[in-house]
Amino acid sequence: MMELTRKGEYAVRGIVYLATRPLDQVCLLSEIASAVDVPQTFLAKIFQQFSKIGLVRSYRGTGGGFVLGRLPENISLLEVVEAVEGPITPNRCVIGEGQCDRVAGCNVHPVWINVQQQTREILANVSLLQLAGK
Amino acid sequence: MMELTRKGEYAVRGIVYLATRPLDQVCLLSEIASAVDVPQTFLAKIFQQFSKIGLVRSYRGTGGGFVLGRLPENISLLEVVEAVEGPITPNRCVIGEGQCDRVAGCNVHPVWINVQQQTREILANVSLLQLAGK
DNA sequence: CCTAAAAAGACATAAATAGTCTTTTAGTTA
DNA sequence: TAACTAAAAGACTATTTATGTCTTTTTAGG
Repeated sequence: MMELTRKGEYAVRGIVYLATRPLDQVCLLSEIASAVDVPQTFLAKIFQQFSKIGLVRSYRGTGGGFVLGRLPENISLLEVVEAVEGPITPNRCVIGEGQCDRVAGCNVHPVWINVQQQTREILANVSLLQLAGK
Repeated sequence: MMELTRKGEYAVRGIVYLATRPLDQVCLLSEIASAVDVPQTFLAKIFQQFSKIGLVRSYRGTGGGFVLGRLPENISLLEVVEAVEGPITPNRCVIGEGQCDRVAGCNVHPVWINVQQQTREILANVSLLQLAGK
């Protein structure tokens, strides 16, 4: 339970690596993939997701590659994780009413809300800058 | 991510229901299953796991069924969840060294440890008594 | 010995995970 | 402009996990 998938793990590794590189320098996917030991084709999918929401910026063709979309101090671990894993929802019924038919008298519900909030807060307070150790 | 499986959901619902019942009274699995709307055969597996670690006590044959293994105030949500979902490990490498070859210079690691501890603490501080609303 | 009820284990199906492969699009350079 | 480079996009596959079901066995009571 509560386990990050490989996809999430790869995502973090990949973008943290990118954050360790010079920010003005376009970085090849192949370089990232081999540096963090992730299948390149798989990492490609992950970076496409990053790109769509602006976490990274991509350039095609010769001299192409990836750079961070924002300064590493302005990208949180929460954003990275949720970008590929979806929202952090410890229990289905946290998503919203209607999913959980027992919301009314459900004493478990607020506990999961609590877990969700604590977790999000922890992840939101960690930036790529910190993770990159710079 | 961080989502409880159906098994975990059913487990909580089932044992919370049991906690709402008179403690000295043996409760049929069929009653629990229909009360919390879970397939009986599936719930059977879950309660077998509970039984093995003493969360519930089972009686076979006529007049058989289940009772809580301890007082509801002494059973935490954490125990219930971990009984069926396994230990709460947000990231594989939290499990132990050797799993994560990047432990040495890994700045992500302590963050997951933090998430794990916070989550466990929250769940550990909720008892079946509270959840049963008694 | 017949019935009740949980235990145990084999089996089945569906969904999610973890990829791969191929083709297309965009940009660079000779 | 042709050739090359690199990401984007989408189809496809394999493996694992989740979510059960079914059958047989064990234990207990009447």
